[in-house]
Amino acid sequence: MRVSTRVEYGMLALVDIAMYSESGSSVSTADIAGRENISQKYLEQILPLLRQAGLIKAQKGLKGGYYLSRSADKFTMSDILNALDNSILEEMEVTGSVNDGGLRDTVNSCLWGRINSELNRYVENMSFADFLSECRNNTPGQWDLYSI
Amino acid sequence: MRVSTRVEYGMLALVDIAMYSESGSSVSTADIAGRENISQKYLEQILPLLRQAGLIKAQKGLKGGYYLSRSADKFTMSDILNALDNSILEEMEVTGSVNDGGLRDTVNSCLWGRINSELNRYVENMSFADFLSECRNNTPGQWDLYSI
DNA sequence: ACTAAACCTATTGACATAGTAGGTAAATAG
DNA sequence: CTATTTACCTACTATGTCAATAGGTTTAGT
Repeated sequence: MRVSTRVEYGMLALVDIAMYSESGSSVSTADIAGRENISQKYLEQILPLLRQAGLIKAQKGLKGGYYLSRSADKFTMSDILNALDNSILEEMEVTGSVNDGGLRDTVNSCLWGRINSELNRYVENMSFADFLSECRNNTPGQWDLYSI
Repeated sequence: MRVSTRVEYGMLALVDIAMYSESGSSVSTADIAGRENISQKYLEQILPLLRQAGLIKAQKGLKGGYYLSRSADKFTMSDILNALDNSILEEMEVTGSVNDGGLRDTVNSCLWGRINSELNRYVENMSFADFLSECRNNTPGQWDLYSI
């Protein structure tokens, strides 16, 4: 399954922010770009998507940066993905003859509709905090310094 | 979730072939294009993908067309999707620093790897026959004429 | 021989992606 | 007050994929 770098980097940056922002502090795009080896300029286009969705907040100026706008158990993976790509979780738009009750509608709802439902159920039921825990469990040792 | 028309039409055409090819007969691209309201020329590019994957066979010349190369319970939805789009079921390719054990690898495997695994499990465990049955169950009445 | 079918290749317009680049606004340190 | 550092905004570009359209070739049946 192909995922755009915009979504990949956005998710990665959010995890980075969660890990490296102590209480009260923030994380700059330069920090993230350096740690995760991403173009800083590109990140500067991606992070506003998460801010506009209300998931992170920004602090301008010296010592500024980004931090989570609320605790990680207060939003879901679905929230994040929707912020980064408004089509990734959307139901397939029906091309051509819409809802004529023909084969096309049947196939689309039975296959793509079903897959889409399962995917949505999965990401809606997983909070960002759940995800961070799972990451931590899968790579023990790496996360020991951080409280998440 | 966005799905290309190539995959959508290919799947639809295969269902059409399964429904409308009686034993021994075949279904032409003109038939499918007319019934499903798809460009015939475009279909002519898509169906060879299914043929090359061994799912259908083609008969050239007058009264020619396509038919299933084996019964619908002998191949899976995964086979079909792979034939139509070799990246749709593939694991995300890691961009940039590969497998460095950093955050990127962890996030990718915990989220995209997981989603990809679930998707693959779903389509590998569903035979084409299973899918046809499900379509039939979801739209009773429409399929009564056909033996599938 | 004629016709109808699959098959093959090239071309095109539209769109999204993955950045790069340059400048603006705001906040802080000195 | 000024300089610096940060987020923010907009424009541009190169690349690739999609979704066809088009035209010609091969094969097989009548």
